[in-house]
Formats: sequence, structure tokens, C-alpha cells
Amino acid sequence: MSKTSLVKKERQDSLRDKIKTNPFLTDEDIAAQLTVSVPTVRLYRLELGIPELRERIKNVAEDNYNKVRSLDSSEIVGELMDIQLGSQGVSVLETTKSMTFEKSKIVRGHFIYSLAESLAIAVIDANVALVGVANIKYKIPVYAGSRLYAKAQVKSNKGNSFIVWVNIMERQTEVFRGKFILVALEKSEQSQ
Amino acid sequence: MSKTSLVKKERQDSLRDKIKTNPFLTDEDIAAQLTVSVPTVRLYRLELGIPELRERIKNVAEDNYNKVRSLDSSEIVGELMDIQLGSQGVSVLETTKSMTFEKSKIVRGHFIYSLAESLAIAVIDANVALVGVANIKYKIPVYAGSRLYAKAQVKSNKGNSFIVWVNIMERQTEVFRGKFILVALEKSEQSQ
DNA sequence: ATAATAATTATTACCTGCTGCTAAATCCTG
DNA sequence: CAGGATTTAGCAGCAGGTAATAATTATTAT
Repeated sequence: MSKTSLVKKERQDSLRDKIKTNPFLTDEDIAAQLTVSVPTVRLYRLELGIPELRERIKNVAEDNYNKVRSLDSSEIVGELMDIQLGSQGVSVLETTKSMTFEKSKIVRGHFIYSLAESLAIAVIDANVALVGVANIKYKIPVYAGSRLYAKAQVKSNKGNSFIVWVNIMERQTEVFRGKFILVALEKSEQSQ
Repeated sequence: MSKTSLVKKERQDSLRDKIKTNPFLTDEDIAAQLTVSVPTVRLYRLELGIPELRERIKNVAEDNYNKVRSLDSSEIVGELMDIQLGSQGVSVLETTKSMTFEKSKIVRGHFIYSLAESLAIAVIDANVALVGVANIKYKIPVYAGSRLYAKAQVKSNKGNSFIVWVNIMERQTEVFRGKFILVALEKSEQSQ
């Protein structure tokens, strides 16, 4: 209400912003940026319910730990349930809110694609395989919380070229189907 | 060389594993799991060059901070450079090591697909759009560190259905091309 | 069996980035 | 100038360590 309150509010907003854009700042860093003392920063955080640096870092780490596993660096997206190299395979993905479009709550296509693509690659009996061509169809939208079953079948194999069909089901409904033409760069140990 | 050395090595391997699968363990937790003392765990970490819990958490957080922005919850994969709704758009993605297959160091297709798909969706003049069909071709492999330019063009628009072509270039070379058939669930504010 | 060596454990001082608390100083407004 | 709001200072204590030293406990070769 008073002039001071406005200044305070502005500073608190600024603090919130700074931490949002960079959660790796110590109270000391923030104090310097806002030109207030460290105790004031702590007071502000307390008032705003913003946790300390280490908590924030931990939150970022935890938030992303599973996500990243599910999409970034793991060798396969989803969980491999069953596989017969060179023939067929099954994998499963539990969809979550973080995979959806905010507006529509529908799971982004690339998560479904990734499930299919990585299964197609896994099912090939080769050390290194790349997708050359993919023809895919999303048949019905998928919402967060669905459990997606992907089934891949190797349809043909001529030399280094493989054709793999992948169908993704949610319960009894097919939500996706795709044909992948893959190229093996290296055959499996078996044949080396 | 000695029997003890083997025990030690096994324990150190086990420690490495445990931390790899769960970097959120304190030395105390680890000590309990290995049934050794806390100082031993510290000694092992020192010998193996594994940093302390807080460092590890920070690394996970930092590693993923940008990635997640680039692939999970952001509305678009890559950075949108230019867009004319309903007509065309350009986005850019810097590829990193974490996007590659470990063995071949080639960028996983789904990152490229995601760049293309999200640009195709962004370029449509609709609030909510979904991919129905995609026909895509990966022309040459992409390695970590490449800067990928994606260009999307809306080729046709009949009712709620759109056809968008996306080409992805690395320098002067086309690495990917795809045709997306999209369906708009809701038209943009403009037409509402 | 025993000295030598490796491996493990204990102990202590110190560090960062805090929390929680109390108290003092400063600012602003009426 | 009183009086509340706001800011700052100062201190004890905490988690999860580092770094260093010393003591204890295997293990092994001889």
C-alpha cells in the first residue's frame, strides 16, 4: 500500500524472475543483483516460499532425471518387454502430463514416434542401424496416463536394408502405425 | 593382484554402478549398501574420481536444464528463428553428444523428427494441431555438434487439413525431408 | 609365526550455503 | 517525532561433504 511496499513487491518479483530464469544462483549472487543484503534475500525467499539453492538444484535434477531417461540418452524409449532380434519386439511407454501439449493435453507425436523408432532400431539384428525412411500414421490422439504398447515386426531384410512395421496400441485401439526402412551400418557380433 | 584387491575392485565397481543408477545417494546410504564405513566410501570416490552428492545433483540438473527445455515440455523443439503463420517458418537446433547413439555418435532420428514435427505444428495457423500422417526421409547421418536448420512450408490447406513440407539442412546439405499431414482441432483466434 | 603391505576405519578441523532465531538499525508516513 | 514496516546484522546449528592424519584390521609372502 505504501511506497515502500511497492518497492518491496518489485524486488520480490524481480527475485522470483531471477530464480526462475536461473535457479543456480546463491543468495549472495541474488543479493548483489538486487543490491540488498543477504538476510533480505532470505527473508524474501521465506515470504515467497522459494526453497534454498540446493533444494532448487535438486528439484531441477529430479524433475528431469526420469524424463531424460525416457527420451534423451537411454538406448530405447519406453521399456523393452520382449524381443527376438531380427524378428519382432514389444515395448511399453507410460505417458505422462509432461509429454503433452499444454492446451490440448494430447501427447506430442514425437514421443510416440520415438517409442516406435527406437523399437524398430532395437529389433534389427545389427549393432548400428539408422532410419532411412519412415511412413507413419497417427490414428487417434493419445492422452496423458495412457499405457502404450508398441509391437514391431521385421517384414523384410535385403542386405543391409530392413523394413520394420510398428503398431502402437492403447488397450484395444491402434493409435499409431508406421513403416520404417532401416539401414544397418554394422551387422551384429553374430555375423562378424 | 591379491585377493583383497579383487574384493576392493568389486566394491568399487558396485559403488560406481549404484551411483550411476541413482546419483542421489549420500555416502552414508552407499556405505550401508556396501556394508563398509563412510570413510571407505569417500576413499573409493576419491580413487574413482566420483564427486560428492551435491556436485552430482548439480551435474544432473545442469546437464538436463537445457535438454529438457529443448525436448520435453517446451512448445517447440529447437529455436524458432522466423515464422509466418500459415505459410512458412524456420527453426534451428544445435545437436549435442547427448542426442547421439553411443556406439556410432550419430544423432538419433527422433531428435531430428521432433525438430521437424514441432516446426510443422507451429507453422500452422491453428491453436491446436495434430499430426495425422508423416512421410519422412533421413538423407544423411548427422553428427553431434552440427547446427540444423529446419524450414517448413505449408503446401496446402483444405478445411482442417494441412500439408506441410519440412527440410532440414546442415550447412549446404539436406539431411532430412518430410511431408506432414496435419489436422487442426481448433482454428487460431483470428478466425474464432 | 611374523614382518611387511594393503585396506579399512576413526577422528578431527574446516567448508558452503543454508535455516531459525533474536535484535538492532533504518526508512517512511502520518 | 512516534510507530510500524522494512532491512540488516549476528550467531548457533545443520547436511554433506573435503582433506589430512593416525590407528586398526586384514592379508600375504616369507
